[in-house]
Amino acid sequence: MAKPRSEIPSATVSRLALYLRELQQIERSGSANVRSGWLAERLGLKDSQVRRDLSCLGQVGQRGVGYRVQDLVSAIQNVLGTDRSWNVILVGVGNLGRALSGYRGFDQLGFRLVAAFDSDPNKVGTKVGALQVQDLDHLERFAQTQRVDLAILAVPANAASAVASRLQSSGIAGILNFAPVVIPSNSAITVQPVDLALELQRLAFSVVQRHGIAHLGEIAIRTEDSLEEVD
Amino acid sequence: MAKPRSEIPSATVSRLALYLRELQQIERSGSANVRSGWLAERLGLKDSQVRRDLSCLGQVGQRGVGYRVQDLVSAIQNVLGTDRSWNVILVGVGNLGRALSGYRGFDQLGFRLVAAFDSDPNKVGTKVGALQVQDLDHLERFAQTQRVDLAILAVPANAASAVASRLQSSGIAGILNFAPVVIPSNSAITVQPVDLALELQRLAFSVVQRHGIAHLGEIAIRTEDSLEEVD
DNA sequence: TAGATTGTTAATCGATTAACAATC
DNA sequence: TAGATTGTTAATCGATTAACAATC
Repeated sequence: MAKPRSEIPSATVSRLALYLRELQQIERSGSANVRSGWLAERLGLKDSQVRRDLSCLGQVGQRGVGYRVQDLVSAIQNVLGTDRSWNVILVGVGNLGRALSGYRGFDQLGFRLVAAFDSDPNKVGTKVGALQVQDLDHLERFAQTQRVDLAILAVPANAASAVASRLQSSGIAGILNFAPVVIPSNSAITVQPVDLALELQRLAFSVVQRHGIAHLGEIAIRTEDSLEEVD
Repeated sequence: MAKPRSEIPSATVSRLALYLRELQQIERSGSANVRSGWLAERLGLKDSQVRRDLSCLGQVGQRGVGYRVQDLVSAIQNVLGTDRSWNVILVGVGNLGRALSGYRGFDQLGFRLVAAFDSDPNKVGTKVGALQVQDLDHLERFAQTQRVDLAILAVPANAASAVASRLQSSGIAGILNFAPVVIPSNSAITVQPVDLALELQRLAFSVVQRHGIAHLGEIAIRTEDSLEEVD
């Protein structure tokens, strides 16, 4: 029953969130049980990996039978912290910020957007979803009067560091950082970086790696020192 | 001179993109050289890791001196495939799609948005940046007449799989998938998933792990089976 | 040459996998 | 009991790190 939460490997944590997503879908489809092999197939993993990951939740399956979907869902939610609700603020109401605020799925995971801030006077006062954008200057005051757990940082790169340190001193526990800038994590504040350009680069790399470059039409061709050595 | 491109570990690939970002900043600031220790400090890594990563580019540094910034930039761009240009289409022009289309930084990495598609008649014909949104039905025709390398998939979850298989048969090499659904990668098509809800969950988890739950104000308290076992 | 920093080795650490005993 | 599937072990694989020889 003692959940060894602090021992869960980070690779497992990421997959637990994927399992959760899949399990909730299964739940809606009416099945009460799953087998590790079935989850594995759906997610492109090995069944032994699924079992190993799920064993981090404790003894949650039944040998010879499988796992009860509901049990898994609540166990994973408990471990990930999504059985609680999190108050989240949005800082930076540009294209990306606006998109994130409307992102379905945050809400059902327990993340509640409680305020949105921007420093642009043209944006202050406008609506983002049900919220009115506040001036960034009001950030600290807001954080004093309301509990704020997390911040989504979606400001331009050049503003990110300054805003991040303000967030830090206002007592927020974590930042989801979309700015292409390294915000240092420390014991007071946890930072989870998301770099969209980097994801596109990763994709481009794996395409080059698999298909070679020649595949890509009239793109600058340098087959002589790139394609041939691939074995 | 032979670049062992296919041997680069995936963890290194991700960091190479980070180095590139940092190096381009350094380049703008006028420095011609960097040391591994300096890059390491900026990115929160160990210097030995930086050197090991960069050694995947070949012999690119000078002992006793450091690395020439320009050399690194072009070597990394070459390896990542961003010294070429990539034709990218956007499928799904919702909030997220619109935000991504305006994302500064894609362009300077060589990713050119050449078309945008949506199945919603209300969106078809509207502008997204300089592009006019096309009907999703025109996808295949477009792919036949123009070279398309990559697709950004930003449609709702329930539409994602169907659109993905159309993309696949239209000969596109890679998909950056923002839909919370698993799209299988195979040798014909590479898929890079980006799950924004998952990133927020990861953040929540590491906050719980570091601070414990009690830190979070009046949130449902279950210290008895969660906080105490943390050593 | 003396000082500095890379490139690389060997050791450590962590994550994945196959296999199978435990048990429903 | 027979069949099935978990939970867990041990082996493998990959990534990180410290240390240092090579060399600018």
